Amino acid sequence: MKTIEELLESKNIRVTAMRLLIYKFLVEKDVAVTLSDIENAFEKSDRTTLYRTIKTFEEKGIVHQIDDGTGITKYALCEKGCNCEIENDLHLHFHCNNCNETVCLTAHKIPQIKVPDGFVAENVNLVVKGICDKCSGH
Amino acid sequence: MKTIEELLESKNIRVTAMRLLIYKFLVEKDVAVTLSDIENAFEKSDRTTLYRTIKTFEEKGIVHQIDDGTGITKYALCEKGCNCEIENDLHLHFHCNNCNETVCLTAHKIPQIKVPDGFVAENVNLVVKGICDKCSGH
DNA sequence: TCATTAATGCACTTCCATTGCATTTGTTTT
DNA sequence: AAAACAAATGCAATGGAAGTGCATTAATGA
Repeated sequence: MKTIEELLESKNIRVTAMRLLIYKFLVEKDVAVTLSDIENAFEKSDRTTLYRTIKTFEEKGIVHQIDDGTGITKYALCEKGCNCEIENDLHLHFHCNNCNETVCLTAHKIPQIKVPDGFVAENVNLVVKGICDKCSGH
Repeated sequence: MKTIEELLESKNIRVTAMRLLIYKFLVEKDVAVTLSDIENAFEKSDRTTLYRTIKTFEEKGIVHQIDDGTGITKYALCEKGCNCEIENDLHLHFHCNNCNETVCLTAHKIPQIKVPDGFVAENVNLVVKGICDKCSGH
């Protein structure tokens, strides 16, 4: 079990207090978060720092960006099965219309999508909307 | 073959000069367009009018909104097969990373997506990114 | 320790979506 | 046809989020 410090270092990310806090925050939340979510979690934080920290995490492949259709970019930690930095990010995301939270359904891979002749698919973004397990009550 | 006037009236949309122009513009473009695209097409237009016209079209079910991940909302005419006002909008969208255009692949229905127990799927948004037929050269 | 490089914080800009309100246009009623 | 009403339009302004420039601070390496 790696410490967070070791994890960051293994990805060539300098360890700073802010980065540790942000990483821990992402671990604790099991849902995708917006920049504002992080901002509100730390009163003393500066939006720019958060923004750039998340971008760094993204570039280094420990966070991926999610466009769930709400118009606000969300972010979530990449999990073991997530290879979004290497190939396409092939898991799907679920957005709850009730609690407004978005989760990664890492275990659910996106089926092969056929596109017409002449089209070359490089990447797929799939968001399912509906009611999540917590809100549906079972 | 209905005239545009008849079409609008059949959907309970008042016919105005601006609305006819916007509708014709959408027909001519075979790709999804942004508000700014429409704005630039008509020098004398006001952004608000376009915005509200598109919203009206959307409510009445002749236009649907597309979130292709570029961060800018796009719109396209609903076609015969498009039942987005009644049920889910089940066709997929293709965004070209080269020419930056987004098209509706109306003929390509989204396969059934399984979600974990407890989750209730109501709607699916699927955007494939890559190179479109025009840009791939065949 | 000093020099270098990266991270942070503040201020600011830009872009798009959206709303309020006054005006104009179109429709309906008498 | 005129008056009354409702909807469409245009202008101005707001709000939210993304992104950038620059000076300052902190961390690393020689």
